[in-house]
Amino acid sequence: MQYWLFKSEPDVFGIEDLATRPQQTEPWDGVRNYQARNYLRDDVGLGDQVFFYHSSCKTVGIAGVAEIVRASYPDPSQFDSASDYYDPKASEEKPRWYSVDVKLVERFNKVLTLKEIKANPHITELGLVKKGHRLSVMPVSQTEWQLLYDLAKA
DNA sequence: GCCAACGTTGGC
DNA sequence: GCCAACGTTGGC
Repeated sequence: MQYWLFKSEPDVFGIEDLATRPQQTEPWDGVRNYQARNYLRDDVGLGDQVFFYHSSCKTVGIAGVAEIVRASYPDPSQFDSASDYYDPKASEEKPRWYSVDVKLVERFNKVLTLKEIKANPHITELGLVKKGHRLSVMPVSQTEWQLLYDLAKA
């Protein structure tokens, strides 16, 4: 089992939206960065735990936890010419982008803010705290997962 | 295959 | 809305 952090803009899709979905489950689509794609396609597995991170909003930080309930499959939005995520270079035979499905596990009472995360001296490997890191899907070590989880619940 | 121009991300 | 830091594109 592995741990991840997924970023989303709550104005587009936030943890509140996940909470109101049927089965509290939603496809994680629209990832259009190759490194993030590789994680989704190759490494994100069924049952993996995910920090749901809110970016580009008033309270930036980790809003809760989700779980992978369906592993890697071709992101349907790449084939949909009406979608913002349409990719004319992708084909059914040769998909370029991948999705997974996530299910809500818990919403934190309070968002663990980026500021708090950065202020913690033990959080050093996480991509978030490294300068210029913009990946929307990133791995989290078990150690840092536990630390962040405890911080969020404190 | 280099690299300048351009586009995007995301915190502030 | 600004802008730094990246990623991608495309001409050569």
